[in-house]
Amino acid sequence: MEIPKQYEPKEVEGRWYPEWETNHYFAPETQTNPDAPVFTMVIPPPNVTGFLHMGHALNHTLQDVLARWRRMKGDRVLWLPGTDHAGIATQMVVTRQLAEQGIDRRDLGREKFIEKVWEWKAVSGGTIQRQMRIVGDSVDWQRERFTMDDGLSNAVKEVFVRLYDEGLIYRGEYMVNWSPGLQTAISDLEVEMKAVKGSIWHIAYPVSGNSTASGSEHFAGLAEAYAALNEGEAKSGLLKTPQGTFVVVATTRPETMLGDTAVAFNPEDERYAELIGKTAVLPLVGRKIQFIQDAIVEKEFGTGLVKVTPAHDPNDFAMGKRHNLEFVQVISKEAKITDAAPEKYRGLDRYEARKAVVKDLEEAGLLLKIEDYTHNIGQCQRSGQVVEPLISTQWFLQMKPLAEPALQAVLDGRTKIIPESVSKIYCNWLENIQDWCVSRQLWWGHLIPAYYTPDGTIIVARDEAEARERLLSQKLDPNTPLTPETDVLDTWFSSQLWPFSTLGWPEETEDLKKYYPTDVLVTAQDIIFFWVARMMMMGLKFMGEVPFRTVYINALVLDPQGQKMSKTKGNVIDPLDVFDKYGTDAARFALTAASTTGLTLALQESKLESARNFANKIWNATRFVLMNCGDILEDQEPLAWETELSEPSLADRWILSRLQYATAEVNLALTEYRFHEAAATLYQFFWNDFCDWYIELSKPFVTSAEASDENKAVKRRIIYILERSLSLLHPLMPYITEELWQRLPHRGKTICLNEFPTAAARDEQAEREMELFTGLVSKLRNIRSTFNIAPSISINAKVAATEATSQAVIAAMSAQIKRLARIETLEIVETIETQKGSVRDVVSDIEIAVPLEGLVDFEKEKARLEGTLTKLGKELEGLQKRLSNADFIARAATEVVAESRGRAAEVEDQIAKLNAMIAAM
RNA sequence: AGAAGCGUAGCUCAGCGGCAAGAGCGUCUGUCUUACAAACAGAGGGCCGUGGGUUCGAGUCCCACCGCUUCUACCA
Repeated sequence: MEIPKQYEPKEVEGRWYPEWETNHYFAPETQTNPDAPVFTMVIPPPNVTGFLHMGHALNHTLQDVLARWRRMKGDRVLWLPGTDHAGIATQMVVTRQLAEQGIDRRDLGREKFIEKVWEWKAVSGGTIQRQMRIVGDSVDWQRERFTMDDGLSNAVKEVFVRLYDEGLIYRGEYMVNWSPGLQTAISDLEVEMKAVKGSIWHIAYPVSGNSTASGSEHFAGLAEAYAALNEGEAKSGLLKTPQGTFVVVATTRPETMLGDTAVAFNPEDERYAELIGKTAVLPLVGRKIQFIQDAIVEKEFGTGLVKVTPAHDPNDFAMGKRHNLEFVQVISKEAKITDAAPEKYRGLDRYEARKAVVKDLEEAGLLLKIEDYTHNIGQCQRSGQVVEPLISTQWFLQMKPLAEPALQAVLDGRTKIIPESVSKIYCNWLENIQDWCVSRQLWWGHLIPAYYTPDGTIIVARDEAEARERLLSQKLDPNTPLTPETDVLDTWFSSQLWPFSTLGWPEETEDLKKYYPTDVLVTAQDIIFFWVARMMMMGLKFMGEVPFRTVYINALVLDPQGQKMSKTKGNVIDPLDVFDKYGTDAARFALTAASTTGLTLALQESKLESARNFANKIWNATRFVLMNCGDILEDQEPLAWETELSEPSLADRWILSRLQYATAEVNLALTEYRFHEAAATLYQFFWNDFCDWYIELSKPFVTSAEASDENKAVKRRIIYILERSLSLLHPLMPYITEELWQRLPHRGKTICLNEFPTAAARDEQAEREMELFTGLVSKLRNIRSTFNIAPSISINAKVAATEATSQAVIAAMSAQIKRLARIETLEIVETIETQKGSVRDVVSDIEIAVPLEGLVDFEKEKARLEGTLTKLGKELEGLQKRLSNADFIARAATEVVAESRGRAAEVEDQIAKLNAMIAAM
């Protein structure tokens, strides 16, 4: 059998996924035992426009680890895949593509455009699915869903109508975040605040009656007067000059002054009390505006006087409502100045208008000061455009009544969020939740199921027929012409139903009964509010039960420098490049191993390399077995490990015990979502225990041509350990393990459905005894290395142990000690007498002497031993200090005290032996 | 401005109340020892951010401070 020395992932990876998929190994029905526990996960549906990024690679890998593990354990596993129609993102992609063909979306019309989107989806929408197959995601493709599927769209309608009927959905005119680029309202969550360097402009508004101001004259010297006024401690925005009295407001958006309808100050601000009842004249416009008092205004900020633009600022909007102000909309949905502003500004873009306004104010002598100012500006998450707060008629979902149960479910532990710290973020958000603007002025999405009568009455209904019924029940003419709503719903409105809409809700399907609630949701932290919290609310509302028992938040993948990946920084790593370069299994292993308790994960090249090396190690260990155990493999019989051919040796008992340990650790770690511990345990067990020690120890038996019972037994054991190891590794490294497992004698069709190891008791005695052996071999190797003894040179050694156990281990393992430490003659003696010219050392109770006459600088050797002695001395000092503390003896656990005593005795013994050795030199 | 998290070996991180503080990578020294040089064997490297406190005992728990990161809110 020809097996390459190096593992070539590309040779292997392409082979298995089609095999798994065509045989439906990932369908829950594969598990036919009716009593098998059910394990369900729904995939966070990626955007249909999307492609896998590093975060997905991590997210999918962890889910797949869980799915494969549970499936092998015998659970009925459903991991349900699907994609999200991603309203804005998809509409943007298709619009752009059409534009490239010279087609304007608007010319095409709504219906045709939507057709184009579906066409686009059919052709290029499958990228994610293809990539998921590369990663190895063991999802049930037969249950794949899309948020715009008929079934899911029905669920959306159903939910909308029910919420409306309950009074939780309302339509109204409010201030929303408007994206001028996308021409739609967006929710608060879709606005990203970014720090931007700007300015703050101080503008003087003449106070009526105290000046002859009409809005067009020029004032001189105001800036100097203002500067003089604010030189001292007592700052004020009330400027009294021979030309009249002025109030000075400070703003970051001077162009909005065109829509000002008041100037506000804090009711407790005595500086401005005299302004009550007066009005100001709005420069450039000439409108008389009133002074109002409102607690929202901070006395300390700026001048303590705020210009109020109720139609273009959320706070001003609130003040406008409170004080019954006029709402003058001077900025349009296109972010241009409207006809409500003086003629010269009309039609200007908001930033051009800003320049014009600033220039005109300056010319009027009313611009008193400009300061540099860095503040946060809301940007549209999708288009990147600066959001314009606008008053607009939209649909809203009232959140407080829904949020309360979702908050409770986490507080009382019905849903557990891991890591724990994230649940605080979740709770905090729900406690301060605001109503959600769910309508979008887009074409691609779920139409809001509402109709309007000619007089503007709103009828919310699942379809037109139902709308007419509802008209009738409201004693209205059922034949009234109805105009359907044209707004669609926020994408997240449908995704929030995902855990049950994908299972068939509102129909009471078998799947829904069987698989809801799901067990785990593995997701990223950036969609906790967008998605997780809302799913909690909807699951509780419509299913009466939490949508998932556990939410595991996977880390944010950073670049190797610990920086967030972003297109603008140019540090985005394509996971497929990584998978291609290091191999899928290695990349998956590295991601799992890096999934520690932290919320971020910097992807180190070195981690990937070491994972690739690990895959190679697995490959070569199997290669060794395949090359040497041909006679056993030819049988292709099920492994009969249960039938012993000979008494197991210390090494056999030890490796079995280590396997039990690793098995227990992996199962426990995965149960508790400690992915890195599962990976680390497997790495250490396979490499350090199995390869470095067990395979080495097996060589004399395995490579022997003689078909003795003992040799056969070792071969069977090594195959057994290897088979169990591959099974343990499979959830993390599916391809290489399937490939290699298929070459071993096995019982099933695929390792995917092979029985996952369960742990039996450890053999602690074997582990302790083995430690004596490995300790002794390591010491002998250390001596060789310290004195530069070439491997080709054989040396002799004497050992003497005081304990019976050690003596037995040495006797039983002497051949192996000689082989692994390259010892020619190993003399086992009762005591080692003073021997000049020998290098001496001690491990546990075993004394070692290696005669190296003439090869050794004994001054150096003395220093080496004294180094050890110093270390041991320090330890003993600590132990003695502890043991002489009466409080320690009295209060510490008895086993801790006993352990300290035992260790102290051992250290004392070793110190004595080392001292004797040094004395003898 | 609030909230959370993190500061442990050159780098990336484990360890979170008690064995002599670990791993991977990097470094140094040997070695192609019949699976693997993507390997093997050995070695060096740490006032566990700073200062207090709790405890018989503290990287490990509490408080303060310093530094970094993230989230939420936002002041015109």
